Amino acid sequence: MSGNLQKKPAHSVAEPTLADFKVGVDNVIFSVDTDQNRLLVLLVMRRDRPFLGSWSLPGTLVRQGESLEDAAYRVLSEKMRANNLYLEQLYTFGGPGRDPREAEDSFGVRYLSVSYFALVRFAEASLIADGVSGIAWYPVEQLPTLAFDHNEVVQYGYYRLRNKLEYSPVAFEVLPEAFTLSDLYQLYTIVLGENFSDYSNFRTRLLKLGFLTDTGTKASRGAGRPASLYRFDADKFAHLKDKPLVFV
Amino acid sequence: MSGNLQKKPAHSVAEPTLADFKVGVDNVIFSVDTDQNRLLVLLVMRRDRPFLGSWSLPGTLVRQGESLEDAAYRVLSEKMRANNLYLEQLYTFGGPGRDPREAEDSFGVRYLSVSYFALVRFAEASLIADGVSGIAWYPVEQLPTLAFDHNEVVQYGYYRLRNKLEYSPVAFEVLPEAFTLSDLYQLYTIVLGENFSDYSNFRTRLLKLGFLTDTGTKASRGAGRPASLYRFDADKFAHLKDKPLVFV
DNA sequence: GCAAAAGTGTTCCGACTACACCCATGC
DNA sequence: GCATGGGTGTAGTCGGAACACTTTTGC
Repeated sequence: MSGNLQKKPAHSVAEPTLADFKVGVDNVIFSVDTDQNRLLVLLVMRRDRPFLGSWSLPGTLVRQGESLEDAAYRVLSEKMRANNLYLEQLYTFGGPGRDPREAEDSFGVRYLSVSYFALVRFAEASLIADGVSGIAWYPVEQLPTLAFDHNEVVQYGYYRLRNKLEYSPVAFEVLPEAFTLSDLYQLYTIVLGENFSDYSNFRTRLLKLGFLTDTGTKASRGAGRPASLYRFDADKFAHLKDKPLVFV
Repeated sequence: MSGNLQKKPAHSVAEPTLADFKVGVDNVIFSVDTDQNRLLVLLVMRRDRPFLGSWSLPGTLVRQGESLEDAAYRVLSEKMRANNLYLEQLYTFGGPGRDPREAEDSFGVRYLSVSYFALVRFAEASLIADGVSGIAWYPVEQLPTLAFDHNEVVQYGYYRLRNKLEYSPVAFEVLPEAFTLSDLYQLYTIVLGENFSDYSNFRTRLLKLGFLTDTGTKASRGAGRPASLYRFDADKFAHLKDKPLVFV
């Protein structure tokens, strides 16, 4: 940022005018419904103009003294109670004209959106309905038309989610402490599609990596042989940091 | 995190006040000096407060009607003439207090920085010195202390550059139309380090991928057998899009 | 017993590693 | 000739893909 020209007093002439911004944060919140084998995105019904009544990503405008990440967490906590979650910055959308308010409300204020990407555990994420506006999980493959450029944002978030799953241990942030290898496999299958890997090969590969430790206890779920419960061991994973890792 | 001082006429009561932002764009511009085997970052000397006289990333504040990407390209074109270049958004830094101007210049305006990452071809990038402020390429391993949080930004950009090289065909955006496999190998070696791969294996792997076509002409550079010149064929590469690709 | 789910083992094959070696040019 | 850099070939090994098979539970 070189120029520190301000535009109010405008004592210098012919200097291009800087834009003034409001900054919004929009969250793409994913969750995996293991009962129905669906990948879900959280949407809320807008209560304000513009796009009143449209579905949109949960978002907010950044307040004074608030960091971007704080704002992202605030949106999350206003919409749900979640225990296990993963959150990271996604992308910043800032072209002029992406928000209809820029036209109407006079002073040329621009609206910029910093999007965040989150993954929460479905079973532990209880939505907070405020009775006024709608809030709902939608299957990522069947989204309605969303407000602003939010369809685009979701697509990018989806892309990022798949990458994250393949190359980093995000899955364990969203699984319970102890989980079966089938749980893990199911999570991957829902996000990446049916054909990403054979179960038995997936299993062998993951165990060979060495950061899953058998807790000794078993989980019996209806018919079939009980499965061993595993735990993610962050210490044993540490030396794999930054190394090319493929979970596929 | 706690919103405090507000000064504009707050007409609604008990509503937390939104922050007003100026938005800056800062570019991490990399280039590879093949003569000296160094990876370089472009720095400029600041001419304004704050951090007057410090080295910093080339940046600017976003003007009215200008998109973020436009601003990023504008910064580039003000600092250099470049033919082949690659540019993409890096990350958005927006915590309160990251810019000293927030304290001084009165109205609680926040300064947010959207960073962009660029790779340009060294031989074709001629810097534009305006005679007033400094501008220079610095080896990425020997950077001075930079203004703002720019050292952090460079580190993240460096990380991204390495990933991009390994998993995407960025290299070809920055090589001339026709290049030898040694040129390509050297580019990778400088960025990723000496030990990333054996030359002959690198060569075999790249050719097997099938998107490099031999132009038929040779390049003779001093002693030694002349090298074949290759061209990147985007069409033949197309079907590899999104597929896991490793150039390492 | 049988179905269902977990877990093991085996074979095939392609890809990466680490070299050794051959080729074409300048001087 | 010989140094220099470009280019080819190969043997060993590792890991993934596919799939058959065994084990432990519920009913």
